[in-house]
Amino acid sequence: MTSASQSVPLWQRARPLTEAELSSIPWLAPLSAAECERAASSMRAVTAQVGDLLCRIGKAPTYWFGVIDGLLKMSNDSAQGTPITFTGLPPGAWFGEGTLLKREPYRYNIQALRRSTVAGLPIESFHELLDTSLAFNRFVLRQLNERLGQFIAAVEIDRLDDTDSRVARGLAALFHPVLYPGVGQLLRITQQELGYVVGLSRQRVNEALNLLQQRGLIRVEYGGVRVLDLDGLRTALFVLPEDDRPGP
DNA sequence: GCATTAACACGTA
DNA sequence: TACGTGTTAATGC
Repeated sequence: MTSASQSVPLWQRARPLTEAELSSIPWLAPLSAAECERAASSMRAVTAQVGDLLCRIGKAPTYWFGVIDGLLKMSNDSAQGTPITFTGLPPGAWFGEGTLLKREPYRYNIQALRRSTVAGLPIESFHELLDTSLAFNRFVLRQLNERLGQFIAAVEIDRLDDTDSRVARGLAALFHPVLYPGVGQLLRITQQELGYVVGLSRQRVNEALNLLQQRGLIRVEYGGVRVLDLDGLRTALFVLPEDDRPGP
């Protein structure tokens, strides 16, 4: 992984969001006009280059983050022990509310796997919405619930001893329509990046993707993956065919 | 055995 | 040109 080369801290160069960016944010629409206006004007956006850290372990909470475009990873590297990537964060992902709610330091590093546009809602605005907007509370609650389900699934993936199944489910997780509404049928991700997310080499990911394509679950495209059967991808299990078992 | 790294050819943006 | 993909060979646990 390349390292960030940052003369000025990323968020000091933040800019207001464009209209197009604002309209892509899923939790703005249910707010009242006044709430929406206030939130929109307090938000900031940055462009993160490959390797840039959006936030790091131990730093005081500043923003609730949202991926407008690109791909990030949440990990614990630079902490003690072997680096672990917990999840990839594709377009539409909003995260960090746990840290903001508790007003405790960030517990993960968030790093750009590719050039990305990331929005930030300041912690004061986040709490103001939480204190005043029922619609916002509904969004955050649903978000927390869906993510709990996803991390339970992550434990299951980890227990699977079949690599192809792990790739299938790790990929399916990135197509989660509630957590990552910015991802359509086509997820823009390279096989190298997917390798970082699922913890495998690019070559092994390539092999797994081609198997998944053969099974009609996905289509491998240049610089991305198109999902054809999301439910099949979620439940995929690959085992040895019967006639591969040793005879008596 | 299975996955990893390294290396290479080839195609695409 | 720089990047992404598909493949093979050598190496390690």
